[in-house]
Amino acid sequence: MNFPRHAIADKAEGMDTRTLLLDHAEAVVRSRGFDGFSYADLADAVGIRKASIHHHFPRKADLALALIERYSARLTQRVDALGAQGSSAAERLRGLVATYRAAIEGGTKLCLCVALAVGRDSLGEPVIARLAAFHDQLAAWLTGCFELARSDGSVAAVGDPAAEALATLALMEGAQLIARVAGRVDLFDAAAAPFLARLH
Amino acid sequence: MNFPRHAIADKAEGMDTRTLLLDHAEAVVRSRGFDGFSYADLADAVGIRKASIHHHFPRKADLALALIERYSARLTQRVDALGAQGSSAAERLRGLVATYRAAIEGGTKLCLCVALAVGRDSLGEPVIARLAAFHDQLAAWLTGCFELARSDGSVAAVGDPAAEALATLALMEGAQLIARVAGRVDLFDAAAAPFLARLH
DNA sequence: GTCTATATATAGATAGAC
DNA sequence: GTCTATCTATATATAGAC
Repeated sequence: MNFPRHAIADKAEGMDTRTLLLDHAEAVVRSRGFDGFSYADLADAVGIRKASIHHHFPRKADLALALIERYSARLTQRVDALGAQGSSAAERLRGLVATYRAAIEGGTKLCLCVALAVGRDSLGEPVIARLAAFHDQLAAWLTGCFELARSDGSVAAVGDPAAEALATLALMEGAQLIARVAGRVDLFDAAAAPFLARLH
Repeated sequence: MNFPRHAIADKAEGMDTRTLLLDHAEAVVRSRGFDGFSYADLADAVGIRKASIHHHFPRKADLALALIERYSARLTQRVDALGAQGSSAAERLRGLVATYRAAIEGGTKLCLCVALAVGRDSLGEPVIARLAAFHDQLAAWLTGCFELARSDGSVAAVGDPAAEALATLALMEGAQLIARVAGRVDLFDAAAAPFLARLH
C-alpha cells in the first residue's frame, strides 16, 4: 500500500499524539463506555495506525489508567480553585454543580468517573482503586464544604457533613445519567434545582 | 465431539430457557455493562450453545429490549404496590429507597437502567426510547408521591413536585454508582440518609 | 429447541522494518 | 514514533442436521 505518512487522517501536525489519543479516548468513553470503542476506532479518529497506539499505551488498561489520572488531576485543580479566595460554601457548591453540568455537553456525555463506574468489573484492579480514590477525594472536598456551611450559614438545613457530601455527589452523578438517557440537559437542571434552592 | 445434551452445563431442567437467559444476562449487564458480555459467556452460564441463544434472541439488540421490557414491568408492578393501600408519601418513598438499595446486591451491581444508560450510544434506537420512557414513568410516579406529600405532610420541605421527583431519582441512581465504585453498600445508606431524614 | 459447523468481522496485541 | 504485516482470540450471526 505504502501510504505517505498521515495520509489517512485528520491528525493535527505539531500536536502531541499522546494528548490527542487521550482526548479522543475520553470523549468516546464518556459517550459509549470503556468497552464501547477499540484501538481501531481511536486510530481512525486520530489519524495513526492501530499499532502506533500501542507505543503510547501498550494495553488498553494503561489507557484507562492514564485517562482517570488526567481526569482526576483536572478536577482536583478545578475544585481547589473553587475553594480558594475565601468563597462561601454556597459559592463553592454552585461551582461544582456548574462543573458537572458542563460535563454533560448537551446531553451526549457523562463525566468520566460515571462512565467508567458501570464497566467496573471489566477494568483492572489499579483502575478500580484509582476510581475509588478519586471518589473519596471528591467526597472529602464536599465534606469540607458542608463543614464550612455550618459556620458560614450559606446553605440551608445542613445535616451530617459527610452524609451531605455523599448525597450531593450522588445527586450530581445521577442527574447526569438522567439527562444523558433523555439527551436533555434541562433534566439535569430540574434535578439540581431543589439542591440549588438551599444555597444562599 | 457429540456431547450428550446439556452435558456441559448447569442448566436446570424444567426451567424456561428464555427466562434463564434473561436472568443471567440481566445479572451480567448489571455488573459489567451491556458490552461486557458475549453470547459465549451467556451460553456457558446457562448451559446451552451459542447458536441456541439466537433462537430466543436473534440479535443482541433483541435481548437488550427484552431485558428492559421485563425490568420495566417488574419495577412498575413494585411501585404500583407501594402506591396502594392508602400509604403515606413518606412510606412510598421509603419503599422506593429500599428497592434501589436492594438492587445493589452487596455493592456488586447497579439497577439495569443505570447500567444500560452509560452505553446508550451503542444500543439501538428502540432500546434508547424504551429506557427514556421508563425514566419518564418513574419520574411521573415520584411526582405523584411529592404531590401527595404536600397534602399529607409526611415529607419535610417539599418544593416543586416534578423537580423533587427528578432529584430523588438522580439521588437513587447516583447513590448506587457511588456504592458500586467502592463495592460498599454503606455508602448508599450514607448518601440516602439526608433524604430519609426528611420523611416522617 | 438445540446442536455442529462455519462465516465474517473485529478485538487486543506483537514483530520487526523504516 | 510510526508503519506494514501478522497472530490469536473472540465477537455476532447463519445454515442446516437432528
